[in-house]
Amino acid sequence: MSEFNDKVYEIVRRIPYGRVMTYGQIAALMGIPRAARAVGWALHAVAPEAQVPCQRVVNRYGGLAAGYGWGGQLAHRLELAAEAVEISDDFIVDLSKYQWWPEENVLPELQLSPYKRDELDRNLPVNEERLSYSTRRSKPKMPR
DNA sequence: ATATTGACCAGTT
DNA sequence: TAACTGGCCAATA
Repeated sequence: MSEFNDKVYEIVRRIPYGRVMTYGQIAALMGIPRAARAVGWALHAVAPEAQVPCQRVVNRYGGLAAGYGWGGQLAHRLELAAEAVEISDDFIVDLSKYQWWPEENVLPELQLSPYKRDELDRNLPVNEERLSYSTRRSKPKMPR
């Protein structure tokens, strides 16, 4: 049980019913903008009893996880569809419709000040500008 | 004790 | 457009 994983779970538990966040978005919130992959791994390793709504996390295109639990994309789709989220035939959800961003006032509450910031390179400042960038930017089409 | 591997991502070639 | 690169971190080997 690492501090990193626990923080990921804490954030994911905040995602409301029927909404989604991306791996990269969560990493950015934690102050480690490039740790999206590690976020994915944390969810991969989540214990079933941990009560973490993993189905509410998708990739930057809105795509569902191929390696989701034991059931893969199909399982992911079922769990998300159960929350009335629309999913296309190619396992994509519309981020412009369903992506969620926490209110700013929860950030201090979650103690989301940059994690291990001093160990990171300083060229990648973590600030509101960068965070909003990740939601504002239009995503490219999911590659085949 | 070290090396490799992913539910990823953005920038560069 | 597509392929490659480096970065993250915990779990495997």
